[in-house]
Amino acid sequence: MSLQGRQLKVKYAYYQVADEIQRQILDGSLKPGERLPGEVELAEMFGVTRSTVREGLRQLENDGLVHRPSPRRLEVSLPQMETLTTRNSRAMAMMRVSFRHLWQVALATEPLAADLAALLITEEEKVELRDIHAELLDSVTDVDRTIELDTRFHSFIATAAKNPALMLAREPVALLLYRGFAQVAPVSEIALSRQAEAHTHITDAICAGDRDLARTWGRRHIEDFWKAINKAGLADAPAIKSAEGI
Amino acid sequence: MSLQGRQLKVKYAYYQVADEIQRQILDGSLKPGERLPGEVELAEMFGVTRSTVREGLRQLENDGLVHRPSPRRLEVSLPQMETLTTRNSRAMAMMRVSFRHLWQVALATEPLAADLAALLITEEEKVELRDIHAELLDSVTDVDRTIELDTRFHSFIATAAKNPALMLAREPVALLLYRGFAQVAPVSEIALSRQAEAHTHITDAICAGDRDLARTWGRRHIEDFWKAINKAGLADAPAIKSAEGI
DNA sequence: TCGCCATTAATGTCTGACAGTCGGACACAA
DNA sequence: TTGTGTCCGACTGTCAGACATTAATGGCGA
Repeated sequence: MSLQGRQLKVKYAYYQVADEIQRQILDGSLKPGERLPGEVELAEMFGVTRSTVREGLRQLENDGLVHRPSPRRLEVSLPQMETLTTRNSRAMAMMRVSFRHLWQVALATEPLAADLAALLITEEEKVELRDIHAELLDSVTDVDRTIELDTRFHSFIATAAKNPALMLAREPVALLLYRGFAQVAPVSEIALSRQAEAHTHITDAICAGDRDLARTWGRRHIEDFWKAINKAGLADAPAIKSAEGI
Repeated sequence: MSLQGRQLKVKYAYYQVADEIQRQILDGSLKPGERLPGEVELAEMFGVTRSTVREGLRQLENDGLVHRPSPRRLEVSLPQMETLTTRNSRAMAMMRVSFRHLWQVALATEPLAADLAALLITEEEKVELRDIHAELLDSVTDVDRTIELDTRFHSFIATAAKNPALMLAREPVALLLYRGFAQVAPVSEIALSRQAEAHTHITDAICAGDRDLARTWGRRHIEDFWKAINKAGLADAPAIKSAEGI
């Protein structure tokens, strides 16, 4: 009995097409920005129908490996952070991730982001960070706006940290966590003022280039958030009930 | 100049089909495991052709929102961790993420995973963890096997931490980082023994439920890895040259 | 009741077609 | 030179219809 029964995966034609093109993109034969042939030509090249090619292309488009600036142009592209973030957030929402889960991760990533931002932020970014912070202070009346700006504030700090891996890891978590503020805010009025205070400290520390302080306040800020969540009794509640709107 | 030039998004039929089904999944009307009608029926429902439906379904399949156990069954499903991880890793590889980037994130996530694992690991998992560790100790001769097991070791710890958000955040990073061991190992012979030692400590700490110790060794382990990377002069090298094989 | 088999139905793929519109080119006017 | 009007060709998005293969299902026999 020497016959190896390797499970062979049945590969559909459209899948093979996608796979082959993807291979050439990933190994560098096709570079981002490069233009791809039309569907008819691709169909001829692979010896399949246009319908089949289309189904394959859909997958690549969906993966963000190719992209159509206009229906008439098909080019290789780098996956966009936003696309990835959205998908990941959505997946977490469907998995019924709890505030506890999100918080645990945020407690690891957010101080790191603040730390690195303090190290690497540019002068232009300092200005923009202060702008966002100022706008945030003005938005106390509107919860939705506060959430949007809060998310943006932290996201911007992560951008300033200039680490794509960190971005990818934290964005989906942050998106869901800060959104939870809507459920927390009504329960704890002090949350708002404490949050504003923390934001100020974080902003100052980052702009001053004080990594330790930035990290410390980043941590404190997230810890505060946890207290509010706990007070609201939401620790083990799914961060999002239905995943709609992501 | 008061004319508002809002960029209007043209929505193609296949996109609308995908969007509509996705909406129903995300808002909970369609639950994971539920079976969907066939393509013909869907085409009738939406008033489009089967080809159009197919292109839409491809997107949902790709997102992991629907899934075909066999070509004949189409059902709603939860996105699989592995699918998400692969996509994210691939994206990072294409972004030319450096070892420094990966390491910074890992330094935040891996100790956390060890910490939580120490808190939440089950008896069965303890056995499996020890198994993996033992197997890892035996694999010193084969670098590829070592990498595979090392990745699995850390991944398993994250599993034991029972936090999907953490999994999603760390897996893609870990996949690329530990793979880099192949480039590091030849340069630093002591790396192997130190690594084995750290693994032992981590395993023991987790099984003993000592969170602090688990975290400490988790951290030390990653810091060691950094030293090796640095020694090899790879700190700012892209973790993967071409993204092939992901 | 349980297991096997044939029928049915749905998928994967193909052929062919058509309208809309985008890209590019060219000429002309400001 | 720069922008506008016009035209042609090319390619996409969508449609209609068709066929072979194969998996699900129900009926049959044990």
